[in-house]
Amino acid sequence: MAKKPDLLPGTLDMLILKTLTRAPLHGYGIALSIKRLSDDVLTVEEGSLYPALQRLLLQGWVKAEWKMTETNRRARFYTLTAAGRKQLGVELTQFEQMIAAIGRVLQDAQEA
Amino acid sequence: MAKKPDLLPGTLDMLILKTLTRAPLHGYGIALSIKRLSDDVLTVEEGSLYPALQRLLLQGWVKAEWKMTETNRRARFYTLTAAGRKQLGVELTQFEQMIAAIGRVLQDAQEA
DNA sequence: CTCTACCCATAGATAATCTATATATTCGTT
DNA sequence: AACGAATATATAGATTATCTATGGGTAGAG
Repeated sequence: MAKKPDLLPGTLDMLILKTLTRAPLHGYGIALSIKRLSDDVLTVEEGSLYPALQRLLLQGWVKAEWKMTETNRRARFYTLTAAGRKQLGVELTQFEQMIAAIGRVLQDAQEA
Repeated sequence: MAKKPDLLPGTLDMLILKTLTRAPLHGYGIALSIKRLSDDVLTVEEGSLYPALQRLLLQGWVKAEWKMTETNRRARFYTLTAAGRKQLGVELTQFEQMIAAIGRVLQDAQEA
């Protein structure tokens, strides 16, 4: 009984960076956004989310700032940096390349 | 400097199972097949391949048999079992669902 | 005044992959 | 005969990403 994972390992950083191209957002909001846009297929657990955001901060791909939300709560808003935007491009390219490659393997294996 | 991975984590079992739908094959041959069909984008390292095959054996998704190759070398040939074929279906479905979900996130984040 | 939704964060476990190493055989070339 | 390249299997150990579980705290609704 294979338990299905909440996401495809290796794609979380890309999803976060991409989400931040819309607008600066706090962690909780990022998780909600990904969940909703994916129709509940992708769930970003808190234990994956916050370490990921730390990684992105350390790499300089996002920067953070404490602010108040519309609902009057304190939250840490993350903004994409120039380096982050560049990194997103790299990750998108690699991802698409991999998906295409996997597609070729899955297709060709059917024929023959 | 993000080093690009050799594969998308979580997809190796699926790729192996799918490769075996063509014909029984030995480990080395499976790795070569995936590498070639993917135009060298996907590389299955030995340290990933053999543990993966052990997993698949333990789960009963493949069975193994020692034989001689066309080039007169002893090798362990793996064959897909009925359970393995079923499992492949599950993994393909989940994978496609995830890819579609990721696609929705990547698309919607552009708009707005 | 209690419950739910909102919000952050970390420690520890689990799992998958990679790096490095070891062994062995066949075949072609020197 | 010696050597190297390609073929073939396998494991130990490190690394990394994710999940589970836990802890803290605030705002607003009922």
